Amino acid sequence: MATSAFSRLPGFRDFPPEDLAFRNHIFDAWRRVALRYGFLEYDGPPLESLDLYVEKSGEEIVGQLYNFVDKGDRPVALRPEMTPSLARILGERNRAMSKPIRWFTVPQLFRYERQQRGRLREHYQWNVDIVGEDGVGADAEVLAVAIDALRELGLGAEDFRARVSDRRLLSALLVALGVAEDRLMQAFAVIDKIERQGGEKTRERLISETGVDADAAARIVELLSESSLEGLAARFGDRPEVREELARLEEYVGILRAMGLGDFVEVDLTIVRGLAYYTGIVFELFDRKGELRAICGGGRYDRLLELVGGDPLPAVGFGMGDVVLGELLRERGLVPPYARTVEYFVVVVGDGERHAALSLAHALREQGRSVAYSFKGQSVRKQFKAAEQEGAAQVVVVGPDEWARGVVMVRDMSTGAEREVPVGDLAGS
RNA sequence: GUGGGCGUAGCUCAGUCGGUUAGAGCGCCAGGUUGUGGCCCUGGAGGUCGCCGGUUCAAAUCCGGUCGCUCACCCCA
Repeated sequence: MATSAFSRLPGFRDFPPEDLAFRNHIFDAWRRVALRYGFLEYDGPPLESLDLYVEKSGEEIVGQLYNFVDKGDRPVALRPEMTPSLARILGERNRAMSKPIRWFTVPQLFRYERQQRGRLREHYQWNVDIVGEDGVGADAEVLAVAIDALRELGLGAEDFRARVSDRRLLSALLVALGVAEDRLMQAFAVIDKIERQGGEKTRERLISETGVDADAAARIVELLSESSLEGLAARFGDRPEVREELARLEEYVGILRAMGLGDFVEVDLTIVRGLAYYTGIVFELFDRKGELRAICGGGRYDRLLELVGGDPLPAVGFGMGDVVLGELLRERGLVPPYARTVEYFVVVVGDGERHAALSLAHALREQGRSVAYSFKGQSVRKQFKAAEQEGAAQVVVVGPDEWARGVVMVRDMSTGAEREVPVGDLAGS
């Protein structure tokens, strides 16, 4: 509406009760699934030292941070992601912890960027990580957690899919096709863009940015559409370094199939996940229609803890935001109906029964029941309307005649059935 | 940061070849004579037509700017 001096900041959200209920619906599913897999919940501060992010991503990241200098002259930033904090926390205490460490968290993250669909300046992101385990079983476990969370929220294989790849496999394939070792990062950057830029542009960029010839560039682009591990094995089976990487991804997919999650998983070599810290298997979850941004992304990052000054520990994890996921759930009609409810609404017939009614209401609350009533004397009709508004399951009518006989009238609002109940039965005395 | 689209009640919108006190539905409030809700009926509150400026006798309507929202790009979570 009208722009007031006190309007909400762009990219930030309010959560009135109905919206908060939906958010909690998502959070609850996340927590249930994480706990089901034996993960422990943790948290950290929303404000961190700016260096924590510059260290990992370079100076250019500062332009996208909510950062400032605090009153103690410390450069600080609202956390844009959780993984650096996790690395810091574990760096301080992992030696005393048994491995593997399985932790999850639901932090609110901030990023100073222009907002658009699925992307605000603030969001909540479920982070799930396994630290201290380099086996592919941990990679598979983490993806299974992500898939099961979406299933928990009512989404199925017809709604979303996980696209998986492995940077080590892609590296081996690219080297086999003529990309120099020191140009692999550039090649990743180009391949990461193939979906938006198309094969033609990708070929051109591979030639100009990674130094391969036109023939090799064409073969690389063609290779990227190969989605079957068997196909890759048939083509590169004679190369031991490729076979080794292929075997790991096969085991990974095999584990997920054994869990019954095979329908959700597709190998896709174009998934490389930005440029940051991933070192092995990477994955992203997308809606099947391809209308939305990635719902979730993650993978193995074996060097990160070392990078922020901790012990070298292998790690794998993912982040899943509430914004894109919320959009998908809304589109699929998977928003649970919202309705306010109280168990009892106490109707006071006349002022003479007001104190009696209050004592009864409070006795019910002492028993843990939710109870509401009108704060001022109103007609019974009016009070019933209020009870309706509150979503009361039962209305307790405290009237002079009944109260004199030690009973109250209880009406079941869904059936309309009424019965007299001794006050002692309700008050629990 | 760049470009396109859009800004009328709390919500969804109508109203613009410029012309009297800007409308509807839903929601909200009050009432339908303090012993009964959903339906219904009556009444009411609520809008500087995003904001600023310009053109005009006259602007929600035309023009410019600005802010906000939104989509795409960039980049990424």
